Amino acid sequence: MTSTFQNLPAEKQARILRAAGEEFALRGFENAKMSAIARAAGVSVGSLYKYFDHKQDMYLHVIRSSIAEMEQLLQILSHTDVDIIVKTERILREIQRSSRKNPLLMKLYAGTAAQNDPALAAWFAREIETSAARIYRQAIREAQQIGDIRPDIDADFIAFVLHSQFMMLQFSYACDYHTERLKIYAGEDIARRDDFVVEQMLKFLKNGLR
Amino acid sequence: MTSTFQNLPAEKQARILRAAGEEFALRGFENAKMSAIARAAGVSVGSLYKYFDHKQDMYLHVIRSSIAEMEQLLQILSHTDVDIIVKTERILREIQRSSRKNPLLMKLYAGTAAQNDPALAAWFAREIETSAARIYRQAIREAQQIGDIRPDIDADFIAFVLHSQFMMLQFSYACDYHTERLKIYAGEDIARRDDFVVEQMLKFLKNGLR
Amino acid sequence: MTSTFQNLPAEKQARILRAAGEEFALRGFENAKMSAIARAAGVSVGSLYKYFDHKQDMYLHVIRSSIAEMEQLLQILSHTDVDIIVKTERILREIQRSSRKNPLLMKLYAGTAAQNDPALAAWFAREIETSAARIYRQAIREAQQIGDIRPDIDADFIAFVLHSQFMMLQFSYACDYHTERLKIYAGEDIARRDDFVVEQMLKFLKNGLR
Amino acid sequence: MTSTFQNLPAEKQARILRAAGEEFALRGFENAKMSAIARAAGVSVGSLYKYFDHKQDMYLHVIRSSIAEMEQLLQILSHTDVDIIVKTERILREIQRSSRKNPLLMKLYAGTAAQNDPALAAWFAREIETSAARIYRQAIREAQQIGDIRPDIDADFIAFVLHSQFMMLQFSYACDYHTERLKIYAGEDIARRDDFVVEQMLKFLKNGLR
DNA sequence: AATGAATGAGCATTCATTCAT
DNA sequence: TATGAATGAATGCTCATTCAT
Repeated sequence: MTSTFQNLPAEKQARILRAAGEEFALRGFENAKMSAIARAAGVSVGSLYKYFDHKQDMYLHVIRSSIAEMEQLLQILSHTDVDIIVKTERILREIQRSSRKNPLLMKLYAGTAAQNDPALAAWFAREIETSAARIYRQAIREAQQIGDIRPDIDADFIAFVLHSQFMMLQFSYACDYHTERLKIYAGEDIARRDDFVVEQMLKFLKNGLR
Repeated sequence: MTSTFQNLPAEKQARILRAAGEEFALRGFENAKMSAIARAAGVSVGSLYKYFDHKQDMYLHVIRSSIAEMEQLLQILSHTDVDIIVKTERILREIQRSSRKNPLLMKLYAGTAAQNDPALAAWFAREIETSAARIYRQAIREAQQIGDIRPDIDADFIAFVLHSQFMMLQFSYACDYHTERLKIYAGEDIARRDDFVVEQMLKFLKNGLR
Repeated sequence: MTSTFQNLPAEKQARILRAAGEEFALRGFENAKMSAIARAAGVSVGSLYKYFDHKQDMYLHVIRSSIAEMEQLLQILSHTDVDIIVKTERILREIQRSSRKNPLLMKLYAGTAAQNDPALAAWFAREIETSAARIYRQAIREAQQIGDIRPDIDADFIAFVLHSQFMMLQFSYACDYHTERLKIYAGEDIARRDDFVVEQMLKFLKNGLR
Repeated sequence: MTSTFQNLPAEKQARILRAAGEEFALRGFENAKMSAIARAAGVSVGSLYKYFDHKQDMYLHVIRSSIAEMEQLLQILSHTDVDIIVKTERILREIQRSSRKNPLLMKLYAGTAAQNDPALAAWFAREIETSAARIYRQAIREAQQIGDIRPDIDADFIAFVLHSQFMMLQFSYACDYHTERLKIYAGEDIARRDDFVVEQMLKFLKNGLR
C-alpha cells in the first residue's frame, strides 16, 4: 500500500477496499480481476496501481482491513463477569447472525486459510490469528480461575479447539462447500434450526469444558 | 474421464493421478498447469486431453480417486466392540501420522473445500462427505446405544462436530496457514508434542461426548 | 493416394471418400477433422494415413472422385440434334433437381473454388474445369454451325459466361450464402418457384445467345 | 467491435482493418492468425482484443468496413439518364480496373460467400447483398420504364442474373481458382484482352436484356 | 494391413502491469 | 494525481500426424 492511498478520503479508501474484498471473496484471489475491482470501486486500474504495488499487495490490505471486522466476535469474550457458557452461547448466536449478514467476510477468511504459499500463509496466519488467540486464551484462563472451566486442561490448546469449532461453524453458514457439508450431516433444513444448533453445540462444549 | 484413461495400465493411471494431485495440491486449481502435470507424469499434454475432457474434469477425478484414501481414517470408526474413546484416540494418532506422511492429500481437501463456485462446491461436498457422514453417524449411534455417549445429544449433529474437529486437526498438520495457526495458539513446538495434543483433545472430547 | 487404398474393395473406397466428402463439404477443409472422417467411414485414423499421405492429399482425391459426379450435367450438352435452348432448359431443371438432391457436392465445389493457395487453386481448376470447358465450347460451336447461336460471339468466351451462370445457380440452390443471396434478390419463396426461375433464365439466355 | 476501437484515430482504425483484411483475404478466416494481424497493424495482440471481442467479431467488422468499398461499383448504376448498356460497359471496365487494383477485396468476398456456417452465412449475405440488390433492381426497373430493357422479364430476377455475372467476372480477375478457370475457357492471354472481354460480355448481355 | 494411443507444435484468448497523456 | 489504452507473456486446448502393437 502506498502513501497515496493513505492520503485518500476515508470514504474512497473504504469503497476501494470493499470492492476488492467482494471480488476476492466471491471469485478467490486467482480469479479476481483488477479491472473488475476498479470498475466496482469507481476508479481506474491505473489508480489501483498507484495505491497498491500489485494484486497481492492489495489482497494483503484487504485482509488487514477486514481483520477488525472479523474480530468483532471477540468482544463477546472480553466481557468480564460473564459465565463462559453464556459467552459461548452469545458467540454461537452472533456467528449465525453475522455469517449470514456478511458471508463475504467468511469467504474471504476461508479463501485466505486455503492459501498455498507457505511464507504468505504464515504471514496471514500471524496477522489474522494472533490477536484472536490471545483473547481466547485469556478468556479461558479467567474461566479456569473462577472454576467455570476445569483446571486440568491446557488453556492454550483448548482455545485452539474452541476457535476451530467456531470457525467451522462460521464456514458452514457462509461458504458453499461447508454449507452443503453441514446439510449432509445435519439435514437439509438445518439452516432453519438455529436454536437446535446452539443447543446441541452448547451441550457438547459445556461438558467438554467443564 | 474417458474410456481411454480407464484402459490404461493401472500404474500409468496412478502415475497421472498422482502427478495431477501433487500439482493441484501444491499450486491450487487455478495455478496448476496442465503442461506441468504432463511433464511430471511423463506423458504429453495431448494425452492428458485424451484422458480427461478438460482441466476441471481432471481435477474432479483426482478428487474422486483421493476420496478412498481420505476415507482410510473411517475404517477405525467401523470396528465394532471398540470404545468410542479408544476409537477417537486411534483417529487422532492416525491423523498425526497420515497428515504428515501425505500432506498433499489434506492440501487438496482444503483447497477443494475453499472452492468458490456454488454448484461445484456442492458437488464436491456430496462426493466427499456423504460416505464419511454416514459412518460417523453410525459409530455415534452405536456408542449411544451401548451408553458410551450420552443419549441426549443429536447423533447427526455431533457427528458433524466431531468430524469438524478432526478436519481442523488434519489441516493443522498439513496446510501452511493452519499449521501456523496451531503454533500461534499452542506454541512453536506443538508439532513435537503429539502425545500432548492427543491427551488434551481426548480430555475435551471425552467430556463433550459423555 | 497410396496403392493400399487402390487395393481396397471398391465399397470401402467409396465409403471413405463419401465420408471425407461430407466432412469437407460440411465443415470446409480447415475445419474438417481426420478423426471425424475416420469415425464416419468406420475405419481408423491410422488407416486413413495408410491410404493418403496427408489431409490435403485426401481432399485432392475426394475432389477428383467427385468430378465425375459434377460432370453428370455435361451429358445433357453432349446430345446432338437437340436445340441449345432445349438443352439449356434441361440443364436448368437438372440443376434444380441435383443441387437439392446432393447439395454437398456443390458445397464441396464452392469451397474448392474459394481455395486461396495459388498453386493448389490452379491445380484444382485444371482438374475440375478442363473437361467441362471443352464440352461447353463444343456444344456452343455446334449450335453456332447450325445457326442456333449467332456466329458473331466468341464460343469460348460465351461458354465461360454460360457455365458461370449455371454455376451461380447451382450455388444458389446448395450453398448457404448464395441461397440467402438469391432470396434477397428474388424473394423468400423463390425456392418454391422453380418454373419461374427456369422461364426467366431461359428468356434471358435465349436472347443473349441468339 | 468495442467503443475503444471507435475512439481510435481514424488512421489507426484503418491500419488495423487493412491488416486484418489482408490476412483474412490471403489466408482465409481459419488460417488467419491474430498475432500476424497484430504485427502487420503494428499493435499488440492484447489491443486487438480490446478492440474486438474475438477473431470472428473482427472478421465481421472487416467485412462490414469493406462493404462500402465493394459497393463503389454501384454508383455507376445510380446515375440517371444513362443507358443501361452504357452503364454495363462502365461496370465491366470498372470491374477490370478495381479487381486488379484491389484483388484482396474480392478474395475476401469470395471467402465470405464460401462460409459454411448457415446462420453466419445468412448474416453475411444480408449484410453484403441487401443494398446492392436494391440498386440493381432499381436500375433495371428504370431501364424497363424507358424501354431500354424489355418489360417481359422480371426485374428482380434479372438483377440477380446480372449481379451473378459481374460477381463471377470479379472473381475471375481476383481469385486464383477463377482466374485459372477463365484462362481454361478463354485462353491463357485472356487477362491481356480486356476490350475483348468487355465487347463479348456486352454483346451477350445486350441481347439478353433487350 | 489395421488400430488408436501418443505426440507436441500451434493458436486464441486473458489479464496483471505499465505508461503516455 | 488520475486515467484507461497498450502490452505480451502465459496457458488451456486442438488436431494432423506418427508409430508401437
